[in-house]
Amino acid sequence: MKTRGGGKKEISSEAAPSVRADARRNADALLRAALAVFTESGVDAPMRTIAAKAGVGVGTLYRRFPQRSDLIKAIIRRDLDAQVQAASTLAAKHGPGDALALWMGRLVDFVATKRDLGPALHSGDPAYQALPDFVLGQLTPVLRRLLDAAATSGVIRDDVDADELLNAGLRLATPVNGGDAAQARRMVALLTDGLRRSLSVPAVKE
Amino acid sequence: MKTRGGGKKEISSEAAPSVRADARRNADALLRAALAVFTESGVDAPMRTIAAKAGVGVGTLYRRFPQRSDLIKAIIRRDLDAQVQAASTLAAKHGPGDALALWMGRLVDFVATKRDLGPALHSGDPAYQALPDFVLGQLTPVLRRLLDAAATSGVIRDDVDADELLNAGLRLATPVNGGDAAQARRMVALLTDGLRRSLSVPAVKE
DNA sequence: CGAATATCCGGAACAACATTCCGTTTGTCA
DNA sequence: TGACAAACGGAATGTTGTTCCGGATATTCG
Repeated sequence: MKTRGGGKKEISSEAAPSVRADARRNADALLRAALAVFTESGVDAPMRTIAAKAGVGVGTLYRRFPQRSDLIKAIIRRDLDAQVQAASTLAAKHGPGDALALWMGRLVDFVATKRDLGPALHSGDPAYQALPDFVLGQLTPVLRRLLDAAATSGVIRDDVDADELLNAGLRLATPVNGGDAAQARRMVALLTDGLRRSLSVPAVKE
Repeated sequence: MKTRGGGKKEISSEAAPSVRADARRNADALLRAALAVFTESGVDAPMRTIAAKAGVGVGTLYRRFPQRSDLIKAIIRRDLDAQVQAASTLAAKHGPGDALALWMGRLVDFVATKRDLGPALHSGDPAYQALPDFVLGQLTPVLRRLLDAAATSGVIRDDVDADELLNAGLRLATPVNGGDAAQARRMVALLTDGLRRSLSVPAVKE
């Protein structure tokens, strides 16, 4: 990272065309505060608290991040990018089947690590509406490629949709109350196992 | 159902030792109103709205159902019981493997049918804290029996925990925004497929 | 360097809810 | 019917989301 000033490291990496210095400074402070507050008190923490911790008025907070989800989006951007990148890396180092399985397993690290990210993704709460669109929009194409490759090579069944699998994976990757990531990992692995070309789905009618 | 009075059908089936008549009447009205409001506006609907629809003051609502989750618990009790009963029925009519698969599939009908039940179960919101405990408490033992039977008979792997599987199933059973129950069904089936005694988990390290 | 001005800031103000509390009303029982 | 416990209702209080605008301040330009 090559930033001009020497002080604390910034969170928002992007350069700015013509933003006032204080504005940028405040945006960074807000992101830092939000991360801290979210981690300690969950993503539903009061906006006032975040603004206060950043030493800023709520007006400033709302101007920069009109929706709570904008704050979350900014915070997870890095990790989301990493998850996207991982697809290429894994595809290069492993066979199609393993690459897919490993990428799915990695979802746990992406979701389970950030407190409340999982619940927020699936809450249906309008305040977080933009989150699923954002995350799924980034990850679906990537997963689709892995999935197609694996299906084409014949190691997994070919009747599974990328959207659906991603949704399922993200749900399972969300740790239970108590934060047991290991359990989440096992469940995602179980799901992935179901992908491997099997005999057939038990077609029994109730 | 054998209730004394003839009027509208009651929701709370239980008999009462010595509750004032108006109290019971109000409790029923509240449950009916809550069901209607939840269905139309989601489980986050204002308490005032429910009280109003029941023709009752908020005080009465809070006295009878101190927590929002108490209202939900009362509403889903019937369906939860049905899900519990289904275990015995299925176990009697099908082999261990199919009984398990079918019961898991039935979770979708239990969860996906009641608007917002799924999200509420996994939200982590303290207001719903009691819900997971209640639902899991009822269903876990039942699933454990099905799971043990299937594992013993050798049709599925034996290293899966009932708690974990139930959690996973409930998550997948929750329909995506748009209420596609069919998709939920497919994902649960996929998970169930992963249970069938397979070659082995892909033990590749990243 | 010293205005001029486009930006940005702060926090009071308003609105929507959850939840509590207590004076009043109403069943129930003798 | 009268007395009393049980239940009711809704005003009152506290919390949080969100908006709005007078005031502060970087930046730019002469």
